[in-house]
Amino acid sequence: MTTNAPEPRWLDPQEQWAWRAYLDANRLLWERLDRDLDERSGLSVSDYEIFVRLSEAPDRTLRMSQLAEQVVHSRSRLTHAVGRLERAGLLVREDCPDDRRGVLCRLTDAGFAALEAAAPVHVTGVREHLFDQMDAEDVAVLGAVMDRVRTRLRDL
Amino acid sequence: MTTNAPEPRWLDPQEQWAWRAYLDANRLLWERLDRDLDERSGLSVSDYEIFVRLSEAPDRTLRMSQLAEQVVHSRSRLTHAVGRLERAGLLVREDCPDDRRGVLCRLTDAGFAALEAAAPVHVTGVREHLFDQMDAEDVAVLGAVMDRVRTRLRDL
DNA sequence: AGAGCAATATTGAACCTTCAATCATCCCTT
DNA sequence: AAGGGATGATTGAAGGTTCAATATTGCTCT
Repeated sequence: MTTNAPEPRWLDPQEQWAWRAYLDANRLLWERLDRDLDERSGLSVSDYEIFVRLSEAPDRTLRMSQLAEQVVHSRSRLTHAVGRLERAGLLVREDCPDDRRGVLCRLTDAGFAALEAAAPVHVTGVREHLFDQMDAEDVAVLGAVMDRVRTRLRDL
Repeated sequence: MTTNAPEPRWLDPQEQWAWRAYLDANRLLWERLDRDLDERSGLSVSDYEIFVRLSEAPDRTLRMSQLAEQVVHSRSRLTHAVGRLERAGLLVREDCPDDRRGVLCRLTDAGFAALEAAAPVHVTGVREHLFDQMDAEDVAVLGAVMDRVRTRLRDL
């Protein structure tokens, strides 16, 4: 009888190095973007992403479930986040006409203004800290890899 | 007189696509790894990383500040996390002989056993969900980019 | 030596996320 | 049309993270 738990294929040194760089860069980048945006505009990056999706939707309105899907949040998390933003007057919730279970979420003018104020800060940060460190080829590779990972995990 | 706030260089469509893929893949990947590891070994990925660093250190011991640096956590966050793990008996804190301000953190045998149990689960997940989606060239590019981003943000 | 400043680590409160439970509505099947 | 399961959204509690304040010790300069 041999061991029951088969050894996994461990990461080779190159993979380990890449994985740690990825983890570290992630945390540092997110922390930096979040802090900067919050300081200069009072929004978190998570809030910002919610606003972006709403602002792109027809009538600046989306159902909670669609919004949750787009920003990759759990429903519960989105409910809490939207509750806070609604209290701040940046969006409103309305009954969904087609489906009585549904709730529509609409960006208010104040919310749109907040987004417009935040956008330059955020984009400048993303460019400076991430895209300025890459050439076009890097961007293509990163995008392709992440798109593959995302798609696969989504339909798992 | 012209506008005071200069327009930032916005992201072009390729960059925007890459950025969103990156954000989404990040969240999905982290969520998946965290949930799987927690279910099968009771550890979060954050805990796991702490254990990895301690296990690699001489005498399985590091100072809090060094550990915080290595896992890219704030000191406060690490204090709370280590407090929980100490209560669980997976590590212990000791006075630092050289520097009375310092605190040494040492992985216990129970902690090392927990790490050994968790490692195959974690590595399998990372491989399956991330590295199996990349070829060697992708790994090199991702590693190089993230290393650059990390280094730059660290000494900012 | 001692004053003043920097670094180490912790604390508690506020805040956010996660998780399981709940309620209402819709859809499918018979 | 009624039962039963799936879907949409929310709730509250538990747990984790962040932030500002604090205490302690070390370092430097005169």
